[in-house]
Amino acid sequence: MTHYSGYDRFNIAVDCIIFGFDNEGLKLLLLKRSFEPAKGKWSLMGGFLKEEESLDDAAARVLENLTGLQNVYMEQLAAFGDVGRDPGDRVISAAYFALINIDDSDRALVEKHNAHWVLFKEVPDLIFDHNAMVIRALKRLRRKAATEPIGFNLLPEKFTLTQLQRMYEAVFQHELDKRNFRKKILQMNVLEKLEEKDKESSKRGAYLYCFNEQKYHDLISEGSTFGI
Amino acid sequence: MTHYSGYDRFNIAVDCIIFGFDNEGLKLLLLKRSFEPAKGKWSLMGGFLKEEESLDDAAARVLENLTGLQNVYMEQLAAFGDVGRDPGDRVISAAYFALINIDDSDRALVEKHNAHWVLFKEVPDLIFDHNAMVIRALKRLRRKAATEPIGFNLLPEKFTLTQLQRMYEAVFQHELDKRNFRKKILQMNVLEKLEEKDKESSKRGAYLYCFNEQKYHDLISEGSTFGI
DNA sequence: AAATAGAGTGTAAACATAACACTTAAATTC
DNA sequence: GAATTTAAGTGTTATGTTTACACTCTATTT
Repeated sequence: MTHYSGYDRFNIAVDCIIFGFDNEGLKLLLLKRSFEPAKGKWSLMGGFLKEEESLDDAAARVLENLTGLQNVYMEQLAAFGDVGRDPGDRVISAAYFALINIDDSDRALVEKHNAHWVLFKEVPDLIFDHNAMVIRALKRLRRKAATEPIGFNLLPEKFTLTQLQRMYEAVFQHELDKRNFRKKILQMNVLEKLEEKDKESSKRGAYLYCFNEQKYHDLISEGSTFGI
Repeated sequence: MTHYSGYDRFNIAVDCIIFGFDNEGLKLLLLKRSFEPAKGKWSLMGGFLKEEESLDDAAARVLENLTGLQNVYMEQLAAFGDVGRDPGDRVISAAYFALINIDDSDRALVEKHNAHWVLFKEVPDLIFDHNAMVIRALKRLRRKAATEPIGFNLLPEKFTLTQLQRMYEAVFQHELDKRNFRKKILQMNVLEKLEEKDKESSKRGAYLYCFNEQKYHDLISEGSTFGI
């Protein structure tokens, strides 16, 4: 028994803008739609909300279905509710964006869904209002990555300062000065310098670092803020 | 005929966080709920989405019902979708915030809805997750007001620099330096200084200004940004 | 032993932000 | 009509932040 009988009811979808990063740059996980309408067209991963789950839960479920990953950094972007946005039927979509480390995702599962990592700069025409969602997600990512330590979610647990810098350069789409970048990130004192070195990308080897949640909280509680 | 039969369908609400400003400070337009559940409790103004309207249209309709105002600055905050958020039934709510000039609102209409302007600092316990919406709305307002010229929507067309400063102080909840504030806002060259003076608040009188959209666009196109 | 390739490091100039106090104009009061 | 009141209006200096910039180091490969 409901208190709100007599009002229109709607299908609700969640769509996921899934960001990844590797040497080539910032990428999105997109798929070719396997059902009508718009079968065969490029699309974001999506799914319909179920009665017993929250929007956040639905987004996490949809993301896990595609990538096999749990406990991923996700954030709701906005709800998209234009009348004609989905020609299949009236659907309100809550768009979420996720930041993942590409290497963590389940390759087999991704392939099974006919999904592909596409360089952000090369994102094709997507169905419905998905391109608009993607553009807004990037804006949000840029703003948040500049003021909160969320970019680390795009990297492996351990990373070099050069990798970290490349990640931010890919997100902001402009180059950063190496010395200024290192000064800034190290002065905030949120990174832990490890004994280990990464030998992949240079002969000399570069020290590995990891983000330290505790140090970040200390920074905040002394009244400072994170900022790149 | 739908392509998406078999999926759960939901009631969708829009809830409006309506900001206003006057000499006393930043205020919210809240109402005492006139229907079950939670009848008599403080609440945001809300309404249910209709089949033939977009989310944005629904929010504008709900706001107009309460205030009589059209073409108001409104922005979607987020969709709130926790399972138990509304004990009346499962409802997904898209929260919108609006910035209006209190004096423009239709007093009779506001009273008819049993709505009241409440100082932000004195906002009572609200139903459901409405307090959470309000807190997020203020955060968003603060961030956006600091980087985009949206604060003017809280003021009358013509305003003095002191009024403008008071408005920003109310939004940010901290005092600003008069000389620095004036230097900054005038240097951006987005205000038009009028011949008229306001004689209400001082014996000497203070020049009135208005925000000039064209000047703002010029500022942006020369690569600068708005910022307080 | 020489060459290579990326890692790692400091300073100075330019710019932006923050702190600060008195004079002016008009109305009101005595 | 002189004195008082009230908010409006106005610049400069110190401090902090951001930007620009080039060479040495280390380990591997040739």
